[in-house]
Amino acid sequence: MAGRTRNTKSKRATLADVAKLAGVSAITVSRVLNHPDKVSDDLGHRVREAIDTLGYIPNQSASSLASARSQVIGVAIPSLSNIVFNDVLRGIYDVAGAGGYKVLMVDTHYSPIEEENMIRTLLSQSPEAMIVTGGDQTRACQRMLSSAAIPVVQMMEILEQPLDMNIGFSHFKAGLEVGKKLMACGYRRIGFIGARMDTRVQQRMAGFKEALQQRDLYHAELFTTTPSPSSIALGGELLRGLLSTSGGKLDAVFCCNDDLALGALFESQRMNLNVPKDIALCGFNDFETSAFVNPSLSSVHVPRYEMGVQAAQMILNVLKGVPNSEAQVDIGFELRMRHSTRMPSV
Amino acid sequence: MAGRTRNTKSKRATLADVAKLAGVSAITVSRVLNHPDKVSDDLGHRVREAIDTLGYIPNQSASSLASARSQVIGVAIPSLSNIVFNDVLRGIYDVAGAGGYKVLMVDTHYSPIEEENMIRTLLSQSPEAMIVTGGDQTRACQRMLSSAAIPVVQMMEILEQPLDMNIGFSHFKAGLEVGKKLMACGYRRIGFIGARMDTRVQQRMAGFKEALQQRDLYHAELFTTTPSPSSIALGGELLRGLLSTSGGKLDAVFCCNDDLALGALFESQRMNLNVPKDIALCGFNDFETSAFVNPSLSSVHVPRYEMGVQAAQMILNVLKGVPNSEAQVDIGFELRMRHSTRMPSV
DNA sequence: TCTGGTTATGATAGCGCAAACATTAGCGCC
DNA sequence: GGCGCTAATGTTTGCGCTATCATAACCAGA
Repeated sequence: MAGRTRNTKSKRATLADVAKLAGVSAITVSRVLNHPDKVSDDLGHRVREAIDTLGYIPNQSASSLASARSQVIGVAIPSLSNIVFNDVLRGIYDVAGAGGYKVLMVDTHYSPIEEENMIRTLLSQSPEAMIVTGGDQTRACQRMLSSAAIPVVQMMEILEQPLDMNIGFSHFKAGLEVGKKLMACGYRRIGFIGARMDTRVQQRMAGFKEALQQRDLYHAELFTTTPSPSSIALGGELLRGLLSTSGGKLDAVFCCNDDLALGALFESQRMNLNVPKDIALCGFNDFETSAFVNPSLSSVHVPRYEMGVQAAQMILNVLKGVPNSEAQVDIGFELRMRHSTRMPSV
Repeated sequence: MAGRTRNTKSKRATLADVAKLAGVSAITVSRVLNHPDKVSDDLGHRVREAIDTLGYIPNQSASSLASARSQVIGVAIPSLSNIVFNDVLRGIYDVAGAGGYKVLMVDTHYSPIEEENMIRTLLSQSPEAMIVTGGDQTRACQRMLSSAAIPVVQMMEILEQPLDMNIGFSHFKAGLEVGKKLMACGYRRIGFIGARMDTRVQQRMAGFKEALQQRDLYHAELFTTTPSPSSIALGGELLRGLLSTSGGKLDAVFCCNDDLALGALFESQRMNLNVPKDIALCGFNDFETSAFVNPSLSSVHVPRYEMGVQAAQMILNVLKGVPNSEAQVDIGFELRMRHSTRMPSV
């Protein structure tokens, strides 16, 4: 079969076929599928039998066209490699699926240009709602989303001017809190390593820098960033780089995510540096690994699955006509200090 | 906007609207979009301007209905939480996207019943091809897939009787090799911990057991399994359980995946057991973490991204009319022995 | 018996697009 | 100068379904 060049169209059964076999009109078959309560048990039975016999599967394109409802929710995320979005997606799929919606997901590869194209593609499927990541869409993209006149949720971060609905948390505040906490732990030569440097990472860094500056502990030479995508390997490299340029005078490092942090942790171990005595590490996102690795990794916990669930829930509410109490939801975050940092000296 | 109950349909622009504005017929607009080479530059320009002015986005439902081509590839995976499928998906998305296809993905939650329902849903979107996981679809599901008369790839494992095309590797052989290797390293009291126990994990275990039996080293009491989903936490628990029931007489453990293996590794460390001296560990899937953790984790490397890429490529080939040389591809695996096991005593 | 309502079913039209089949203009060529 | 060709554009039709309106059957109440 693999050598076959094109599928031989054996003419999928249609509503009309089912109707003929059951001896009813097409619309009755449609009703059996979409409004079963409006059909008598007798006919309903006959129709369902005919459906089984023919192996009838409705043509959703025709249905969408005729009813102007696609049962599709479009989702745009910046990356499929980043586990963070996996959890969010899972929440969206669980809720959307349970609500009878399909999810059409696209990966924008962190590029607003690509995002614009992919969202155009998504919109051509006439989704009934859209969930997109962050707020740095191109102007054209925002215009498309607005004129689509469907509910839109921007997720992952709190935005000043959401297009419509918004769920997330403040990455700036999170960075700020990490900074304050590390200083409270008594660290003074505090560094930062960041990768990818998308808007959310930039905000984390900005908040962190702000905290250090407030107590005059910001040292530009201790901040390293790269546009490369994050990985465990990269975390090790960046830490090594930072250690060498800072002349070893470094007592704590905030890593912009747990990939980098774990990489830094493993690299520290290979360099025989004791974490947290020689160097303290704090990550972001709180992967499952972070809680179990030795020493366990301090990190910022974010309710990702829950965020996906709520984003989808907000959408479903609007689609069902139930108003949401809030158009913007701050889902918060939680600093989880573990053994890769010492206890605050309070 | 969030309080709004339903979207006010501001009537999306249609082909006809664009045509009227550009002063051409509808089919010309259609051609500008789908066969630009068949339209004069002059008209092409005018039409594209009209499209921009109106912010026209084609209605894919109408297009699918009229052309009998949906540009959709359906994908069914058993779990979104399992990182393994993330990589495969990424490969599929990258290739399908580049080929101009959308991917409609569903999560079957490891349930053939749910899989059947979700595949029915997928088929109602008239996908031009399907990629599904493994071979344990229900009979009804297999019938649906066959009568859809579209290319189908079953992935993740090598099947005896594929529905159509197939890409994967032999989990049995992989388990067998792990068993042989551990014995070659000199281990004699060898255990197994497994979770979820889907068909692929069962095959890994069967192969592993086979290897041990061949040299009379299989001890049923050293094999622990649970239907619970894998996690790092669970890996620790299962190891603990195995150690207590085996009375500590255990020198190596094959974990059915790297989640469990990392959990077992971290738990060993917390119990002050030296890996690999007190206990050797081997995982499966080879996550990035496994190569960097200390001690680094022996594991079975599987080209997941590549598998997704090739699955999608096989599909695209058929859709383009290019025959695939093989309907079944064994993409193989590779044992990567690291420091969580000692070197073979050769 | 008739009225007015409800319930169950059917007939018709049209959603937006592209396939298939015209039509027209323009060209080279003998 | 007419033939046959190609390239560029248009007309018609129908994909499979559901919204809408019509119809038919039935029943309660006066």
